[in-house]
Amino acid sequence: MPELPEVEAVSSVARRALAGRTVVALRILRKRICAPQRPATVERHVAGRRVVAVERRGKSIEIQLDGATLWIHLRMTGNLYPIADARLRAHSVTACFELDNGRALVFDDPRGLGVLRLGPAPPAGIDPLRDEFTAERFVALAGRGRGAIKTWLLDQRRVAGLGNIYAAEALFQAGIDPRRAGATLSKTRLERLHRAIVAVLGDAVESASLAYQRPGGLAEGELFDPAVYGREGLPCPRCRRRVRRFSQGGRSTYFCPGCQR
DNA sequence: CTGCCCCTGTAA
DNA sequence: TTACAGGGGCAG
Repeated sequence: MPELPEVEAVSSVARRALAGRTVVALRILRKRICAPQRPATVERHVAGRRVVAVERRGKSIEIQLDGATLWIHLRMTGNLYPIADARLRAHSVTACFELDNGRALVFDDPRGLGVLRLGPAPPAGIDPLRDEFTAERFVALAGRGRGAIKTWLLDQRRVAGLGNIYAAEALFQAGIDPRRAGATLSKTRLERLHRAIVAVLGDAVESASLAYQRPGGLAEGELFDPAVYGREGLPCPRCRRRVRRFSQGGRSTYFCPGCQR
């Protein structure tokens, strides 16, 4: 489910639930999520500690405690939300933070691909929601890319936060063929892509934060109407040509062959 | 670069 | 039954 906008919203939810709280106990209900660290070790380091801060770093969420730090990655299907009673957690909950106010924050993850580990969140690239994401820096970085721009955008080490949906939407909005290498794109077109990334993510952050404030969180596919993502064979909203799909780096890329060159 | 893996759910 | 899923790490 989550790309940067959703992680930002989930991070806010976790921050509100954890602010000023002490974690009485952490229960890791699926061992793999902290591998290669041992569940008992992680639980012991967290238990009894006061929450100092919750921050998003790229697509990771870092929870700083008084004397320990842990980070969470939601991967495909992870979610964090508070519940009134730890005993009433859903079957798909992989970890549960029991709090000193009697409530709990759960890490719910049906596919179980998500991660929870001790230590600071791994280093991520420039955050496209922050001021540091300037057109100049983006042009300098992307202009060096030799591989396909879509794959390049998904690599979190340079620009951190774009995933499969918003990368496709930003490239559509900028009118750029996802197979092009960054190094072959003009400064003007890379600046256009920079603007598209900021616009696409900015819009999504707003709707994601609204959606996650409601009980039940986000409903599937309600965020926005993609122009190309998931629309193989359907007409492009701009030129009416059929949206095409192909595989890039093991995932689906959607694009309009008319608008994206 | 591609392909496979992690795991479960859902839809065709 | 197969294909696919908004992520990412790894091997070849």
